Amino acid sequence: MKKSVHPAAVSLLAVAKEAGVSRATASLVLRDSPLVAEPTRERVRAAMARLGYIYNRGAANLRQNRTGTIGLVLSNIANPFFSSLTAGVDEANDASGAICFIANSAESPEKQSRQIRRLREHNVDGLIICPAIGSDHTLIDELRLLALPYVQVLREIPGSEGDVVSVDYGLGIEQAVAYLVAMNRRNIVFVGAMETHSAAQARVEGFRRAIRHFGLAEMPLVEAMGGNGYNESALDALFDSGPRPDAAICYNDLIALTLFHHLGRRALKIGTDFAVVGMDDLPQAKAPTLP
Amino acid sequence: MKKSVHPAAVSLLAVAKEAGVSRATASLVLRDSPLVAEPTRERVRAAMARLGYIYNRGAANLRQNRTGTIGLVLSNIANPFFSSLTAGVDEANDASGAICFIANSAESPEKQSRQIRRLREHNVDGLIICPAIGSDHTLIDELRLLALPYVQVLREIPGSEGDVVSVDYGLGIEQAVAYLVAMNRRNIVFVGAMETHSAAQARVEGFRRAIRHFGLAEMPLVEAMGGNGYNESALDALFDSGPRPDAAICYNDLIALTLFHHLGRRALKIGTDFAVVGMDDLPQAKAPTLP
DNA sequence: AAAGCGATTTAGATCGATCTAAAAACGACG
DNA sequence: CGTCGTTTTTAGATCGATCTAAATCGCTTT
Repeated sequence: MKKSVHPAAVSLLAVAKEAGVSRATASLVLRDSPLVAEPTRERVRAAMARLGYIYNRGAANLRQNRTGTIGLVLSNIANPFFSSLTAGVDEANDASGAICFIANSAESPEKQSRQIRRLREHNVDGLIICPAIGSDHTLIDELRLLALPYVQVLREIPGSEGDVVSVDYGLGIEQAVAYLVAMNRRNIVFVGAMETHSAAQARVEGFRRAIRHFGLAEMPLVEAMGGNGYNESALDALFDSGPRPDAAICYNDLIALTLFHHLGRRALKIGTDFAVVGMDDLPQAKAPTLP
Repeated sequence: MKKSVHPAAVSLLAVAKEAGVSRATASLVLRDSPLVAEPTRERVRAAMARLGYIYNRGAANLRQNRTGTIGLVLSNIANPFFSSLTAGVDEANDASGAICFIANSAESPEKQSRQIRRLREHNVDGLIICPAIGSDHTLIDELRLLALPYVQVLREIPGSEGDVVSVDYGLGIEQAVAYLVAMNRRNIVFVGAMETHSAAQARVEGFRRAIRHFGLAEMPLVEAMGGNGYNESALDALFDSGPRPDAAICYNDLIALTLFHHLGRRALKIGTDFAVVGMDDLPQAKAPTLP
């Protein structure tokens, strides 16, 4: 008589016995191989149902040397922009049968490296990564050393050669400037500038290009501060001296939302006194607009 | 001469050979067992470094029958509220060495069930789940059948007995009403009502309790519509007939943001003409408030 | 009846770790 | 020097699937 805490998980061997076939045949049925005869297939299927068999992917993975798992390494899970990204990845996975590990680097290259190693130990088939601010080529070296296939999203380590899925931020900003110019705005200020990663650089560069192209007033950039904020006193200074800004292009929608706050205090009516353009198209950003 | 696509991954056996010990000893070193003599431990460590050994958790998991992985099943990844939740879980995991699979049920019980089975096949140690709208006791039955330990978050299947981590939504709403009453608001309307899941019911019940308790005007609830919206014409009807509402409590912050839109159209000044209370404390919700 | 051939089925090795139970090494001691 | 008690090391089984190479079955063909 054997003691058993758990009801001794049903393995493929148990199924095979129950169906009166070998482990190998049962395995073939699992994988819908055309090699098995129809009656046999049904017998095995019935046995699986009877015993409540649960496929053990872990065991299969060990043998097959792939896992059907992907690591999703994000620089800041809390940013709602990434929520949509994650939802999209999940949808694709649901169709293909893969599944994601999620990991937050929280903009720390050290944590990022720790997470990557952990994912590697779990034998993920590959990585989708938005590199943390401050990541450099050592990230790429590490990925190569670990033999991890990867795709970068949104940001890009310079000279990394691998695949990148991103947004043409520069072009987007240029189009925004063009639109504002068409609305007769001339004194456009950029709010929330950074140079910390490729996606931020691309925006600033696009802005500078557009300003020059349209021959607009060159106003100082208002730098980003902390998570979703910007240097308010710098913006105040712009309002109180020199040519008054009449429009803003914001680094992203969160910055834009914060800017509303500021404009409210100055009693500027958004859309008429002052135009605001954000970036990301968050659903929430629609709320404060006027009809 | 053997052909090898990959450099034939270094296994523990290779490390053991390199260090001149047995597989068992090398394994003990991996797990920092006190059984190994210091010089041996160092020899093995050196061998690991020299060969670039990578721990294969998959193999270990098979033997140990646990994986150090958790399934995080969310009802709607796109809701920014869950971003914070995910970030918190990730932080705890980073400390404990665990890691999360992420899965989105997208408020579909069928997709939810599919995801749960997938997670089970990957041998997750347990589940953190926010049940999709429409989930009932069959969800609990399925989890039990699969022998999956679970914690429910934010929502709760009635009669589920398991652990739940949630928010006292009813109390929160009651406190909001009390606050509004203290600000001399009397005609408070609830915007975005639903009865589809426990967290929604709790809010509505809390609201009703508070209204009765303070003897306030009983105004019809404004129902939720679709993702983050509410029935606008119902709200319009309230404004145009009977006692005029002077405050709103919103189902959540996203509804509140949407409500600003509406109030702007009616040229109501928020905070003076009309008070708005949201729920969730999203950072973005701070943006449109006035100082 | 033996041979041949395609269709099925299977025994046994294998993936890379952990676990158990036992062996080996080492000192101390009588 | 043999015995005993630690301390350290190890051989071999094991987890549950997949893969390879070979065996077996059913029929037809000669």
